[in-house]
Amino acid sequence: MRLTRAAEYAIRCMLYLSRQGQGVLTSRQEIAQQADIPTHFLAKIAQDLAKAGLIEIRQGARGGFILRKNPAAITLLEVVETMIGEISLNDCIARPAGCKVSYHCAVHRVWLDARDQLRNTLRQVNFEQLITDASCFLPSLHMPLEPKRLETIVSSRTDPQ
Amino acid sequence: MRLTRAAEYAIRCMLYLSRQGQGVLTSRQEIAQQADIPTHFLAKIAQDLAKAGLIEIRQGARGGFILRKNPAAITLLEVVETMIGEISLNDCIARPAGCKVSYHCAVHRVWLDARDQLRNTLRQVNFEQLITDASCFLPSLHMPLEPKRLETIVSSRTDPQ
DNA sequence: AATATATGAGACCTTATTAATCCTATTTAT
DNA sequence: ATAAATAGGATTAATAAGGTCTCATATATT
Repeated sequence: MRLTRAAEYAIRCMLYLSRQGQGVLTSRQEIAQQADIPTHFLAKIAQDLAKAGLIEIRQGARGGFILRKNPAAITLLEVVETMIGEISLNDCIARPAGCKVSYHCAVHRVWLDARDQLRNTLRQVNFEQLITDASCFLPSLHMPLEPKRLETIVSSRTDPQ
Repeated sequence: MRLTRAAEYAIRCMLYLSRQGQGVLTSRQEIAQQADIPTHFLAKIAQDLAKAGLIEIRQGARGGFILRKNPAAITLLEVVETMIGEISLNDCIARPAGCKVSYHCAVHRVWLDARDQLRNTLRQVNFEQLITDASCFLPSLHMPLEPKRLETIVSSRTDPQ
């Protein structure tokens, strides 16, 4: 798996829309500017997000994007996989046909497990949690926030290291 | 992070050498053939493995590669990161300088945690465990599971190629 | 010492993917 | 009707991956 720039932008876009709130219309220009995303690139990304049902796109004058779901109902995994497809850590998992021995390979199993673990982690994070303390925008641009700790967000998981 | 082909080949190579056993010399040709790795590509990969102290390379006639550590002491993480560098799931983590807001970004924290989790998972797997039941070679190609002794290898090297 | 064999190291090429941009069409508020 | 905004596909640019080639170097064998 590789988090592409498109995926990073998508996350930023969804974060911004989540801040605005479900159902609020925001112009592409504003999002692009505030979240530091190339405008044209954002247009393409938005199409994927719209296909996935995450946002609605309004054309025409006073057009823009609208968050269609409650931020709490949108997981990080959902947004990521909308952009890059189902996560898999290696080709052997993504295209088992290309691997002659995947069926009875111990390494294969490890990658499968690791992938599941990663997907579960990302699935446990939703955008309501993220906007509570996320500031993936320039400090000068984003609105004031209480500096809450993320530990509350990920506390259900075992702390690594 | 992206598991490149070079990393997959490196794992196969290390698996093969682990089967042979620590200290056993095996020719590059044999490994390449048995583990289905382009010979020249394997040469390049081996250099990285050697730099990391995982194998020793013998040049000259009857040259080849030798496993320098006990398979039980070699983790999957070690081999993977030798090939692709320290694992990180997105650029924001790998090159924080490029991300203007990484310090106080909740998403950033999630990626950090996910990365640590993944690295820990891969760190818990060693090559002794893997060879116990791994068969990442073609069933028809790979040899019996008992590791060869050095004498056996040297004396049976009369066959051409 | 000479020769054959095997790998070292890095340059080089080819292809694939990513990232971004451009242009024309379409939609919608006023 | 007009202006404002996005749609959607084509195109380009940059980067990285995967693999190959060549010459240099090391070593066993005779």
